[in-house]
Amino acid sequence: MARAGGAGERLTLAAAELADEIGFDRLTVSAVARRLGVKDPSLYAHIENARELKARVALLALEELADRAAAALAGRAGRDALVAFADAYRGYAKQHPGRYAASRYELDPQTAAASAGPRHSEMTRAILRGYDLPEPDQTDAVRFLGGAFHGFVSLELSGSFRHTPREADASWAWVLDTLDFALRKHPARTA
Amino acid sequence: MARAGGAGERLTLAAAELADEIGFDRLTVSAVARRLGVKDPSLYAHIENARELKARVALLALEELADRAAAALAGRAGRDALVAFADAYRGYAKQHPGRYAASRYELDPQTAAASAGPRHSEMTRAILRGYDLPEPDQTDAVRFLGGAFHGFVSLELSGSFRHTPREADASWAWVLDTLDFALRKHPARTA
DNA sequence: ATGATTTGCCTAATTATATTAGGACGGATT
DNA sequence: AATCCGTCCTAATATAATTAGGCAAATCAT
Repeated sequence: MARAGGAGERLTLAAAELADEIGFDRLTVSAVARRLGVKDPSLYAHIENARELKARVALLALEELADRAAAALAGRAGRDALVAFADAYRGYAKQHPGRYAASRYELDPQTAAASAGPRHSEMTRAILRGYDLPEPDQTDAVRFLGGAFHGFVSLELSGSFRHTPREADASWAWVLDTLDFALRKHPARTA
Repeated sequence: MARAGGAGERLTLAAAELADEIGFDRLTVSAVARRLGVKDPSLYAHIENARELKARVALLALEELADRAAAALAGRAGRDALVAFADAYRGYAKQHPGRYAASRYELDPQTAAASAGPRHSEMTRAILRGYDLPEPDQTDAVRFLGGAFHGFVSLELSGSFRHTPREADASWAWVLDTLDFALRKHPARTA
């Protein structure tokens, strides 16, 4: 449905920008129409419904995020790869909070499978190659890393860290250091 | 505003149950009114607006979660405490997905400060007593654990793990084991 | 060129939700 | 009995989602 370069793309872009400005949860068809200077119903020539609008932003975010992560990973391995990947992730979330939130929007299975979502776990697996983990530990580690990155970024974005003086950057470095250590030294369990 | 045992409580309960059933993001004043068998405007005698309705559910969730976590922590220390706490957290999320989502709802600073939110970080700090971490590592570790727990649960709930056969329970156990190891063996950096 | 098609919009209208204003009603209080 | 208070209601407005049906400029095919 989304033809590259077409009006559908402009629509998605406008929605993504809007999401970054007002928050993904407040993204509405009306608001996007307003921003584009057209009437609400006009958008239905390009999207099925509000859900698709959100899904489009989600897909865009997943791709952009995957692209950045891939670039960060290029030529790196081990700890370097881990840090670069994680930083790309966190950097994107801070720069595009609305899009980042969108990337967690629940897509229907088919759409999700065709999205850049799988690339994310593949890249995480690629990072783990530098840590020599046997299956199923590797799968557990993929989930661990994905959860740790997302959880930290999510808490930081929601302001959970503002109550304590400690710099989020410093904690982030500590976390990455700890993750690297854990993956490097933790004995495989293969349970 | 919320008087214990009053109608306000029933309202909050109804909203929480509804959130668990249809998802926190779909919680509306209308839906709650419908469930209570009253007209929409009637609810405004009890709440300020839709935002307060959500905030009420968030506060309830934070309290219930803190209570469970506290119970899980009672009499435990070290690894046992870590696992019990984490399981309480994950168990609540699976049992009450709507409430759990509500617990991440952004409250205004004052409300957040008066909520059970602080208890959560205090309890996490309590767990870390068993790991002998100096500040500011302890603060970093609190953020690490909070993020890791939330991130994993969040990904699991959103179905991110369904694509891979590996049991979520097994990965969870691996994660907790790894966290315990990292906190126990990781040299303090105090950076 | 030119009629057919496509594309992108629009107006009108419906439904659901959020919210305000103002009033009715029963029980509790003085 | 006069007054409050808590709870609910009807009426009304604004915003958002969405459908139906129509208009015009751009594009294509012949």
